[in-house]
Amino acid sequence: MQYATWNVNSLSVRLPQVLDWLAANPVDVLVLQELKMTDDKFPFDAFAQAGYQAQCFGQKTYNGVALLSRTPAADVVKNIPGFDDDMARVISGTVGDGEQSVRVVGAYFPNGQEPGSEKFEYKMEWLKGLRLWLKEELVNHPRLLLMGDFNITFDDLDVWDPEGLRDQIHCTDEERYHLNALIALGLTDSHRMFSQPAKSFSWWDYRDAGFRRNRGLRIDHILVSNALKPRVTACVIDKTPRKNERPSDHAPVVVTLS
DNA sequence: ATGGCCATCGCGGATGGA
Repeated sequence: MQYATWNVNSLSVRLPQVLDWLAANPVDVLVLQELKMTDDKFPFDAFAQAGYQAQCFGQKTYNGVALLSRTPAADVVKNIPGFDDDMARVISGTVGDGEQSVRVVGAYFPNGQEPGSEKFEYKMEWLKGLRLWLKEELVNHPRLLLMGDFNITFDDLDVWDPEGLRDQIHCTDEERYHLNALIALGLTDSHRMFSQPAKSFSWWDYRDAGFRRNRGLRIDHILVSNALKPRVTACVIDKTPRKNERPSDHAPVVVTLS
């Protein structure tokens, strides 16, 4: 079973690329972020023809997330219960049956803009809200994947220029505190369970030939719960779509479970 | 190098992203 996450930076623009990618990578589940469209515009038919059921949680202009799966997702929940939020950032659902079922949480974490800003404070509150809810969610669903655009790097290995970007957004101690607090709930960064290419990133700035020069960050993650950890056999960042014309600035990440 | 790019809304240029 394969589960993937991809920030597509506008599904309207990227739909052909998502369909191409699914044809080449027939994963079982794909969560999408930054749809930037309302639910009435969501391309349910195109995904159905590709063999995917879709649950979406859209928003005009900003944010928006979706959960695609080959089999229907059950008990779908939108956003973080207990955390009041007017932005569409989280969609969760249970995919599969019995012992093979997995609770999938697809999330688009706030950007935060700049340390000290109002948006940064919102990011901190959101991270706390996510953690409080996820603690309970893990009790109810021991087999859980938290995947998406976290907008946080774990450490220097995830940063193309650790010195130049020290204490900058995505790299601050405060953000990493919250990321490690999620890990402390009983989650593992599936990427680091395996040897990875040097300077593995999942996002590259559109400006200044960021991708060609591999000036990027690893901010898209798939965290696996303790119950699922023994079943993880691979975690790969697929840079192929970033080489397309008009690419998303993010690459998909794929985890394989036995 | 003061910034470079991309998407949205909407028709100019501000805002957000990361």
